[in-house]
Amino acid sequence: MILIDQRSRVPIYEQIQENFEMLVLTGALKRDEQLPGVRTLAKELAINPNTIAKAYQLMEVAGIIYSLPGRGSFIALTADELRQRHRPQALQKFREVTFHLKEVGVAETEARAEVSRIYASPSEGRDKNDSRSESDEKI
Amino acid sequence: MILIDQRSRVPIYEQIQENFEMLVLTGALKRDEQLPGVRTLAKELAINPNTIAKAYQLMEVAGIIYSLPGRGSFIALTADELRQRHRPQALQKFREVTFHLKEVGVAETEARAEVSRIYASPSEGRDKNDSRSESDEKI
Amino acid sequence: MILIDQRSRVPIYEQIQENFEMLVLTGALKRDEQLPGVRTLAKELAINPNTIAKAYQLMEVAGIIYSLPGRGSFIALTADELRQRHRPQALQKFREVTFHLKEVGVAETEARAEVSRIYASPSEGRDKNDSRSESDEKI
Amino acid sequence: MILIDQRSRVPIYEQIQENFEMLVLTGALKRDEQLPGVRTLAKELAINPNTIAKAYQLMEVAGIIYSLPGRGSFIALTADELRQRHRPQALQKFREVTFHLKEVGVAETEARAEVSRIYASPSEGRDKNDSRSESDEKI
DNA sequence: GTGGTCTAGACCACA
DNA sequence: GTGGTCTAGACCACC
Repeated sequence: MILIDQRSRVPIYEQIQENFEMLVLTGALKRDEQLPGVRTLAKELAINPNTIAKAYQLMEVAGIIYSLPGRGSFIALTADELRQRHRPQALQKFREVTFHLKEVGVAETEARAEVSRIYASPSEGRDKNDSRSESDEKI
Repeated sequence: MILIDQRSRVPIYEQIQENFEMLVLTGALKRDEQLPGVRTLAKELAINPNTIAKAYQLMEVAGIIYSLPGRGSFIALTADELRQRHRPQALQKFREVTFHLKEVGVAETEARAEVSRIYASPSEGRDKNDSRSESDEKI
Repeated sequence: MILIDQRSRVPIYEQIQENFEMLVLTGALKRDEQLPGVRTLAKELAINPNTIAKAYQLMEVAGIIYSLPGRGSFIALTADELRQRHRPQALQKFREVTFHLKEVGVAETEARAEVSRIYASPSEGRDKNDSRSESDEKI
Repeated sequence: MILIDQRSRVPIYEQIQENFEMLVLTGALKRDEQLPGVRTLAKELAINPNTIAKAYQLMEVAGIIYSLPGRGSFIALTADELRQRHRPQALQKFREVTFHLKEVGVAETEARAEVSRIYASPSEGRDKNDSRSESDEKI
């Protein structure tokens, strides 16, 4: 269910958060559903329990989950709420990247074509966390 | 000329590289033009010369500048060449971010509107290095 | 294990890289095996940790190792992959040097005799499972 | 007559020496022939006279030229003498590179074929001083 | 514990 | 003057 790229440069605890967020966004996890325990998940992913704990803690302060001591951790919000929350940052990032696209000489028509193509395609596929792409690009 | 955000998460030497890339893209620096010396720039930015040197070496292996010990450092390519080089990565990044936008529930019309807005605005060197924005990912 | 010539003109961090490449070529280090920590090796070689770190970073951008902050550094490729990668440059260098040999008046028979002599001598620590050596696949 | 690659990593004064050695080896300059004056050559190559002077000084201590104060600098040896002098180092280098070739998995037959090919081709062409070949090879 | 970054100050070769 | 290398010591994020 949860995929961690050990070789990725993004911290494992962030990858875990992203994974759970994705599970919520895709409807695989709903509000008040329980997450696996820290030790369980740590064993399953062969990852240091401290790292899992840090991820859970991070998600809790981010308001994505809530923890009931002695009971476990649970999803704190619905897919829609999560979407609402991500929108401003997603838009901001989109603006930056679009600006860079322009800067780099990509025509507006080409940019719009890309947008159309992506919105037309079926929502599927996890990608990102591109560990060690030879060309260490930025933005 | 060059702006560094000491508090940013992105290393100073990468910020320096981004700054010089921007100067090339905007035409402020042309091929074979000389960069300020390591010590000069270090003093100007109030940054340790070692860090500047690291940035220069980084840019050299990236093929953006070439350094002649005893002579100085010089731009290695034209704005167009730099654009060509950045395009694939910029497009890839754009696709990822657009995908995320869709995922987060932003309508295609809204996305296209953003694109139009950005392409309509006058091209001027805006800087980034968004210190602590939630989306930390770079490569 | 690792030998550094402090008085050599070639930088220490390159010597370290050469040493590790040799260890991979001879089969002493295999893919995904862990390298000594920066501080450990620094103490062992009586060299500043910064220099070791620089060597490791160099090897990482060269694709020879990968580093996971907080976990350690690991060999990124097999002996065969490293051989494949070195072949073109080794051949190019060989051509240059042979050309110079001719230029300097060494007879072809003498050159061929040297080749025979070197290929006849024991190669020292070749590993087994190196399968087909002439393959032209992958990097 | 003399070609300097300003972008090369090998010092200019060494390039100058190599150039003059080549001129001797090819017979373009004979023993006791005069070299251009420091200032003349400096102007011709658009290079700092100090650098030319350093090159001449280097060649003098190497016994390749001799200087008569107030008269100029002159070739000190014949092509054959120069060849004799270069042979040991050329052979040594050849051995190293051949060893590396073997190490990297190139078959002996292939090495011999390269030797034959180079000895068969007409002696021509200056190469080397491979300024900024992306792959900064060693050995 | 690990690697990544930065500072401070030094020495070298090259032009 | 330039860039290249190294040392010493520090702080950080990550596991």
